[in-house]
Amino acid sequence: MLVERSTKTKESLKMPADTRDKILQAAFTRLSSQGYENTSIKEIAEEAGVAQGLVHYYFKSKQQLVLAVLMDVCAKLEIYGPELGEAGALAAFENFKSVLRTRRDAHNLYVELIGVGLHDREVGTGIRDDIRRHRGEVEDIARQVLAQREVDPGPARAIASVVWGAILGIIVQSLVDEDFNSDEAVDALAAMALSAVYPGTQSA
Amino acid sequence: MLVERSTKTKESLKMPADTRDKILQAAFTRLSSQGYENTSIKEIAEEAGVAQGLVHYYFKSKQQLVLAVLMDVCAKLEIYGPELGEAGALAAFENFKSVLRTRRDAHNLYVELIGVGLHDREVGTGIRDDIRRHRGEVEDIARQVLAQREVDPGPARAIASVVWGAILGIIVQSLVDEDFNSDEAVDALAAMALSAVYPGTQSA
DNA sequence: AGCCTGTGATTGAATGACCAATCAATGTTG
DNA sequence: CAACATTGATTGGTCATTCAATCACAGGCT
Repeated sequence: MLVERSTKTKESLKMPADTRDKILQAAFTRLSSQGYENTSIKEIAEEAGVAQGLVHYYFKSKQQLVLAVLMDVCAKLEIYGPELGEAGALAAFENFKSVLRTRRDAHNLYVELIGVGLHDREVGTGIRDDIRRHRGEVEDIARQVLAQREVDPGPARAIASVVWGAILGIIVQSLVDEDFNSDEAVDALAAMALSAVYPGTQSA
Repeated sequence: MLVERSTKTKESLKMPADTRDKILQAAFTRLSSQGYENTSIKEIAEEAGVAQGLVHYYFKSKQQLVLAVLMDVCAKLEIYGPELGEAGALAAFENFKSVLRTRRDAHNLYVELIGVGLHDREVGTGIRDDIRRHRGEVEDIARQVLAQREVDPGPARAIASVVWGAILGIIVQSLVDEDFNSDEAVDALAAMALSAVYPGTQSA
């Protein structure tokens, strides 16, 4: 059933995957510019150029559609490069600075969905898992840096919580405030993350 | 007109200020537990025990009501104590740890409204100004600490962006993820904020 | 004191609009 | 001719906002 489609690559046959993608793309466009509650299934269908009912044919509910959009977007939002350790961290911070400018739409959607997820269990668990994944990626980098310095890797998780949190906070500020200087903030975050002295296994 | 009311403390007479407060309180209760879009004016009126029309008598629109709730809540959310400098910073971080536990409802509302504000100009400017104010308070503390150490106060603004951002990020993580260890995160943030070496300064 | 009256407070029904989800019908294709 | 893809009208509901009508009271007037 599902596998057939990947075996055939002819363009003459119906390609529901294309339709699904069209809907996903249209949903992202509308959702990121208008917000979750201001975007109706009807609008998304219009943007995609399909009938309203077709959206519910591919996605059982609005929440499911939105989660699919989120997954789709996040898959394309990799900010971590190949370098390891401190160099990798610095590269990631540099990359983040440019992503802040180029992916406002995705960040808009992300931040809004966090708000939606607070009161919608379906969206909420999706967001939670996504946050955990991102924080985990930051934690990996933190662990590398600590290992490189041959110090206790214990605080890696806490550091990741703070760094990922600060990243989100900087995203929010740059979305909300036109005058926010995000480069300056990211540089300060990099300095704080890489030069701080953390309490070892014995807490302060 | 307005002064008369404060001169008389009899309970027999009409006290519109009380009614307004009742509506504000009811709105906070519902909004923080159900979210902006899942809360209708009708529900808020019921929670407050007044007629639906009365809500629009005191607040011209749902957005205005929500902003009034936000202002009301923020006015009661002071986490900065009287101490100055590094001691003040540490006290604020400690206080933040307990506020994280006790004011989940207010934080729920705050985070949701950030999302709403992204696509609603009226709410958006309210949120932006609020964020600026809070970041400004953090900046004041940062400036005190830098002054106390007799180093360049230049990075104070950038530090405040990061610290306030991290605070928001930690709030979000603690709201979204049951298993999030917020104390650990706040301690790490305090360590990063107070022990980091910033560009343009020599270490302490 | 007792009546009068205007103004602000309060009510609840009515308005006009919108929406997610369903479904029976139609199109398409292997 | 089945099975999948697509349509768009329908359903059953919700919502913010408006409005005409009622209520409570304060302060002037007799």
